[in-house]
Amino acid sequence: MAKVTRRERERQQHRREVLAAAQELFSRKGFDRTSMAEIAERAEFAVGTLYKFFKDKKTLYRALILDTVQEFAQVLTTALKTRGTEVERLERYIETKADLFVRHIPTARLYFAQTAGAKYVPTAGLDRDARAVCKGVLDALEAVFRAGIRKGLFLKTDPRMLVLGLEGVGNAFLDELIERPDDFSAETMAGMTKTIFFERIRLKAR
Amino acid sequence: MAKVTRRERERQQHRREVLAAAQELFSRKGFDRTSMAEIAERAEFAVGTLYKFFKDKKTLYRALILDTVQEFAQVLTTALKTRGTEVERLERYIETKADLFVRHIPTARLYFAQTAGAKYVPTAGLDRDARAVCKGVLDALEAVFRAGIRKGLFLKTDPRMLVLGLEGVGNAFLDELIERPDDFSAETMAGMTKTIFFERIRLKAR
Amino acid sequence: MAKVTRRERERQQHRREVLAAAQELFSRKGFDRTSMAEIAERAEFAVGTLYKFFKDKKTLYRALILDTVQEFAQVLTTALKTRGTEVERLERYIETKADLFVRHIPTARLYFAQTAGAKYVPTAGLDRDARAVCKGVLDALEAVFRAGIRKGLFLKTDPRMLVLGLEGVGNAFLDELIERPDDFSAETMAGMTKTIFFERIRLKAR
Amino acid sequence: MAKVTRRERERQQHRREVLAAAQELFSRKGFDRTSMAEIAERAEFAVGTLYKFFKDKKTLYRALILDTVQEFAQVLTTALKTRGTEVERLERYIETKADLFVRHIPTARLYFAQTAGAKYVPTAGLDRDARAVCKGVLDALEAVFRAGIRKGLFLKTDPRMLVLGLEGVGNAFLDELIERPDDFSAETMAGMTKTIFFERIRLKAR
DNA sequence: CATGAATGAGATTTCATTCAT
DNA sequence: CATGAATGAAATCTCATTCAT
Repeated sequence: MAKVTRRERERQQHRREVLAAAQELFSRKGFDRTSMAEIAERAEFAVGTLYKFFKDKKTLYRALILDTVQEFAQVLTTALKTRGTEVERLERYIETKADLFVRHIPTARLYFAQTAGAKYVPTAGLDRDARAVCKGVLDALEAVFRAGIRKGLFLKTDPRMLVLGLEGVGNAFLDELIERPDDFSAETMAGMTKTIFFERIRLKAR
Repeated sequence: MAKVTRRERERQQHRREVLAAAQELFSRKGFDRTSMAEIAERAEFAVGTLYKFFKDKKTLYRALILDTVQEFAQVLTTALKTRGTEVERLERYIETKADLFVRHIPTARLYFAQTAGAKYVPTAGLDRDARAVCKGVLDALEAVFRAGIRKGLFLKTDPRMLVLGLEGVGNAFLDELIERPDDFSAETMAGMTKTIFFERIRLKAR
Repeated sequence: MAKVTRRERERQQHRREVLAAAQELFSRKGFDRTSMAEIAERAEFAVGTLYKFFKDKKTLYRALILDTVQEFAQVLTTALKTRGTEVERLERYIETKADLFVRHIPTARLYFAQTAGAKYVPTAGLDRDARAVCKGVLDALEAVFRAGIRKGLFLKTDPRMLVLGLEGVGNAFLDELIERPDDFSAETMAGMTKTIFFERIRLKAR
Repeated sequence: MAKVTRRERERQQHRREVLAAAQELFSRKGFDRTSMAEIAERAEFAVGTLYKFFKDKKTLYRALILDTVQEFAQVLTTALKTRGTEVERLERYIETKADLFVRHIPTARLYFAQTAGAKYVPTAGLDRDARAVCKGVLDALEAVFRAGIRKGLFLKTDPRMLVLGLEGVGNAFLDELIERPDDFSAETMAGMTKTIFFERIRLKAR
């Protein structure tokens, strides 16, 4: 049934090799400071070959980002769909994300370039589709919050704000985790996120 | 008494005009996608003139970032030094920062580029000094948390983590504020930050 | 057997074409007054192409000089190794050099730029290796003089001084030969060098 | 009688200061690698001021070369006019030149740039008048040789060739003297020139 | 007159992209 | 298909020269 020829399989394999080379370089040096020649060299292909797979540099970058983001989004959305209370589901999300990031640091950097960093340091609209995928995750998060609020588990607040808050805290810790992977464990950072976000910092409310 | 000649005053004025043009462009398009020619055109000077003020593009960028960051750092550090309990001082910091960002959006973008974005999209270590200034603010924050913990106001946690958490939440809201300045007010965002960070989200721990 | 592909052969041919264009221009106008654009145009390549062969202008210049100097040095050293008395070997050297220069004027100019001119009009130490090669020839000359002195053929003088003297006389005539190639023959100039250097000018010492 | 005002005297003094600064820089780095700004700074004038004295960079360079060459030519021509046989007059010339060069090394470098080096490394026809002055010295030398030949003192050869030969030997030693002023004395080098040029190198002609 | 800020043409270098083999 | 040599537009930076003060 599978009518993928060997040719086609090889081609896809080569495409992945190019993307892997690109990921390493883009995540380390950014879009503008990475040249097609470098990517070609690291992937052990000729420059011309890159253009067989991707029409231009932007397209290659976009494809890479999309791959990265989809892969992460898939895992994160799944985590949010697990059984349990809304609190448990969010905790699962936090843990999964920490684990995912620490295990795929270059990918995580690129993911961040689209979610956190890209807002301030313009990767010049190289994203569009990737943004949509990210938004999917945020929408799923929002839905969980909305449900939690309805059940009286969470503060009655605009759930979009809760999403922003959770992502803010969480990403701050994940960033630290990525930059200094030897100083912290994924568990520690996930724990911190839960503490800050779910528990009160100020000891006495009264 | 004034030992600055008119010549010198004009020179400084022109330097500021160049920095203003650069700020607009760098904050919008980033370092690599902004050309010296563009800056010159916007500042209404010839390219060569930029090089009278700044020895090269990097130096111009660094000077701009340092200016930006110092200005913000000065205001934020002052806010942290006001009278009151540690909670009140942090609230003052949050409010001041929101107000500052919404009133100086391009500057805020550049400030972010140093604190958040620079980690993922490398502007190739064009910063150094600016980083030190930013760290100064974070250290001041840390000191407030440390004092609050000692007085039993805050959770007994690594104060650096509390700094990370507060900045994470706060910047997430500020980013939204900057990107959609018409949808939210500085007060709203400061309020959200306080809610998320200081109050419990989860209504019932039990 | 031929392990060089046609691709590679062509590449080397093109590299040589670039060097030829550069030689003409550098020898006529010097390093600073020759632009990469001019070289490219004369070689009938795009500017970018030059940078595939040579990483920058200095490198191109150095490669050219080294080629030039090695080629000449090889011929001159060979001439010094011929059979015969020291006087005969020096005469062979003088004749060979005159012949070589008159037949390769642009090359000769560049050779001179390294031996004579470079000292006064600094091409900013773009040489190093080339200097070493030149020194090789001078050392060989020195050895011949040293042998001649030992055999009682020459004046008992510091042989380095004899080298300086011979080169001084010889190059003065060769320079004239190069500048006005139609006024003199290589033989005349070689003859003059031998006369001045080997025979007494002043008829009567007493 | 002297109707030169203080103004005019000052002006001339300033002009000389500019030329002195230029000499140091041009002799060390050459025409192209010396900027007007550098000259201005070293002379402690503003760039604009340089243009009051000299219409452009070329003119400044030419004036400097002309000054230099005239100064040297004057001394050398005088040496050639002393009493004595032709041999003695040439010896006087050789000694004077060596002494002059070792005492004014930067000036000597510039003089060479016009006489020796300029032939190979083009200072792009920045000379004209200077060449004429140099030619004056060479003509005077030629006249001495011509007289010597007539009197039977010298070999019956084209006197222009003798000039070339003498200058060739002499300059070779002077160059060495300039480059390594601590290794040799003016007397040594003048002595070597006389030996090589006037005495036979090859001990036995017969 | 002297000043030095401003100019802008021109030089070097990089790099995404094309295309003949 | 893959290759990699060739292209040329664009970016950075320099510097001789001008001119308002």
